[in-house]
Amino acid sequence: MPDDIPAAQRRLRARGLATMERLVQAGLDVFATIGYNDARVDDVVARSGDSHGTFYLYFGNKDDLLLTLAFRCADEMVDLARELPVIDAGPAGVRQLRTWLDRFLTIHERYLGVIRAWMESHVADERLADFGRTVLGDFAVALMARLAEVDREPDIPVELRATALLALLERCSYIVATEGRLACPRLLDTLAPMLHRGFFQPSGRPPLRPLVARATR
Amino acid sequence: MPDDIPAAQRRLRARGLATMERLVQAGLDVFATIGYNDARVDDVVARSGDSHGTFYLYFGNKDDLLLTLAFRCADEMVDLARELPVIDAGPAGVRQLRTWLDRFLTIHERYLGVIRAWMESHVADERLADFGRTVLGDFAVALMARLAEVDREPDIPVELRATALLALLERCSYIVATEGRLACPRLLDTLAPMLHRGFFQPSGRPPLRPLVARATR
Amino acid sequence: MPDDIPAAQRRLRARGLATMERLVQAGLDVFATIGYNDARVDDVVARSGDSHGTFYLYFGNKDDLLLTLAFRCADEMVDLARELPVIDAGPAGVRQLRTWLDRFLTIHERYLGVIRAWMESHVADERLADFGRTVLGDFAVALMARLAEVDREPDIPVELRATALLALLERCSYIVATEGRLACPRLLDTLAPMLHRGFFQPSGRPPLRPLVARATR
Amino acid sequence: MPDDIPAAQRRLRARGLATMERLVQAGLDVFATIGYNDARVDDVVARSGDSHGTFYLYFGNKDDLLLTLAFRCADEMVDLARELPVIDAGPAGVRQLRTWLDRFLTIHERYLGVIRAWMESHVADERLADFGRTVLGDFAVALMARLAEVDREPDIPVELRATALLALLERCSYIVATEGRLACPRLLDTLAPMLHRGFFQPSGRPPLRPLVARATR
DNA sequence: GATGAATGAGATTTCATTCAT
DNA sequence: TATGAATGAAATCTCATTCAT
Repeated sequence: MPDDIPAAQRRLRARGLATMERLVQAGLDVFATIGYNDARVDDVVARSGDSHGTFYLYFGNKDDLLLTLAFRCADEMVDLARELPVIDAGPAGVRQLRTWLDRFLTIHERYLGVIRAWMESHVADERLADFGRTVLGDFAVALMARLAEVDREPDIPVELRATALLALLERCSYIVATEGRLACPRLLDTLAPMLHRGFFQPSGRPPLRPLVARATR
Repeated sequence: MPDDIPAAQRRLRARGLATMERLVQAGLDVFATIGYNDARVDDVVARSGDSHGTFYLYFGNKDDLLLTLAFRCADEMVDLARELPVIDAGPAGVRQLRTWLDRFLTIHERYLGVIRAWMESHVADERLADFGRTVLGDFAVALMARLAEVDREPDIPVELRATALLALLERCSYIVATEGRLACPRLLDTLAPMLHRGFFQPSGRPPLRPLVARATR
Repeated sequence: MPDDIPAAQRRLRARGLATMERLVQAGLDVFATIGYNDARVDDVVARSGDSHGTFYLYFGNKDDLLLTLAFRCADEMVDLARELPVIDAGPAGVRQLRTWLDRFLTIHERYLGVIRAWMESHVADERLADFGRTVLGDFAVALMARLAEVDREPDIPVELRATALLALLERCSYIVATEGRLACPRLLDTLAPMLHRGFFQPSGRPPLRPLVARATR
Repeated sequence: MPDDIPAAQRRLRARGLATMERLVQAGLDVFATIGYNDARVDDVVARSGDSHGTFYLYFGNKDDLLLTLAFRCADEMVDLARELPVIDAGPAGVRQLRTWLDRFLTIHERYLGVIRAWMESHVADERLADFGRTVLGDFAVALMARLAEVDREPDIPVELRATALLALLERCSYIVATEGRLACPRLLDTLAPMLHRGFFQPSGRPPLRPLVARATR
């Protein structure tokens, strides 16, 4: 019976779609609130207002829901990465950066539980692990593309600069998650100019060999 | 004397201390290997070679063990932070930094499971959450003390520079955890000079606004 | 709808109600047979023919089952107390009393395990303790109402007479429990007249053989 | 090795006797406080200040301690029963009765946990059950001996009167246990005269105070 | 005699998953 | 489609009892 396929492979009518969407949103909320590991299928269906059995009509198991959420997250993150514009070196660039960062933090917050779950290296599902790497990789590539356009600190490999930037972004979202949504605008006001200076402005000084420079003194 | 106080409140003799130590080490290993969430008390005692009941003689439950490990970790981390030397601006500084980073990564790796658990923990235990904040805070303070000694990029607040540095350190330890211990020396070779340049060398160019100020002189 | 509310708070359908009833009866049987303390949840489900997990679908734990049973017992006891009729001073009264005593002993026997548990319970559950007091109190009040209608031994306060009667009733049910159900009719035959004489006949008249006395008239 | 005999069969020196006595008292306290079933060997040794292992030097197990306590209780109860004096029909009898009741309640309270444990019919140890019956029987016999001396209500068999008296005594000790020691003197003041009238005064004469009232008529 | 430590059988409890309607 | 009910494997935790010093 084709109805036995639990996931969204089945053709869903309007009602089914709505139910699935409810479950997806509930999963997002619950995972973000109490974490993937502590979340019970019960918590999810309690949140969505559906019955226990219904869950298994749409998802094979808890992992399957996580995977579904992860795919959605990935889509949004990859889109976001691609949409990172060429950052202007002037004040306009700061604004561009701020807007983009805001979107990043928003998405990150929404998918918090999912992202955490896939960062936890001991994910049962190998597909998920692969997949986390892919997303991060794509993201890093997109960042690098932008950073490569700037000749700042050319002696520091662009991968490392991208890694540093990514680390900072993650830490910021961690801060937002910890300190609450309200901290966000304030954070962005500080962060956008700083990142702009640190990563997207060409440095005005001779690139390398400062030691040599001193030696010539 | 009551045997039923689970934690180390009891006065322990040599044998008891040894057993507790065995359990602690086993906990460290198991948490690092399969993660706190997936770890069972059974895994810990299997590793330590003790019986199931013995575990509960020393720890009230898995959380209690985590807390004990976390305190130890905190002690080492705080010590480490305090021992971060004044970093020389020249090549000696790179070596200093490399040595210190190596220790950082070593400790981080040992306590990997613990740190993860407390980063991810959705405040299952409030003591743990408080405590993670404290350790991170102390660490950041120690980093700031060193960074403040350098006038590099003085227009970027020292807290943010410290945060960035911390974010990078964490990401590095994440990389080490993912790629395996072997990646470590190579990573340090790349990382130490980079961090030295990026954080502990005075920049050779006039800082941002002061530039204008000097120009008007 | 949340499945994880253990008690009967959930709306139960016919099937669920039947299961719960099965567990309740099993609990009654098991507690009466082997006692609350020695009873295991396993014994209860074994008796009811349900699976272990099912128990926890309806009751949070053994205490919770006890409480449920206690409430039922209380209902029946309070009803019974209210239905204690005005006891006739003549032979009809002996029959009335006998009938009522029979019911009392029947209920008492059915809820034997529960009553014992709540009499002995060292206030493991405060609700249960409160509640035992309430039931006993209600019962005593009802007894007093009947005893007050008789002027026998008016210098002995009615509360004390009620207490004495209650004490006797309890001891009788203890005897029934110990000696087995078969002892019951014999006991009632002895008890009913005695209690009638001791508690429900006005004093001040020649103690014995009123029938003979009348016959000589 | 004769040391393996756990109970007090061994010859104990002064130190051993003191330890055993400490354990016995601790057992009495703990059983009375939290009940035999809930009491752990740990609770007992914690109370006595001895170590866990020491307990098993003196008692084979928890049941063995209970049995020891039960024997002591029995001794005191049997003595007490024997010492119930011939109760005077006049006011002196009320005082006699009060004194004796006081002792009864005191002993009952001290051995509360023990008595409860042996009343709970589901005692693992059959010796204990037998034994409870014996004590109660002896007690009832002693009561009957006294009651038989009085011709009050001779149509009510003396066994039943003894049973009723016993039931009342037990209930009183239950009340003392529930309401606390302070209720005791007040209870005795009410109880002694009442029991005296109800059980130890020959009937056939007008009740206590009304006698005067009628005489003045 | 005394004690701290160790053990493991057994009880409790949870929860993902399946079933029947 | 939806749902309430049932299941049982697996985990947690307790504690009487034994052991070794």
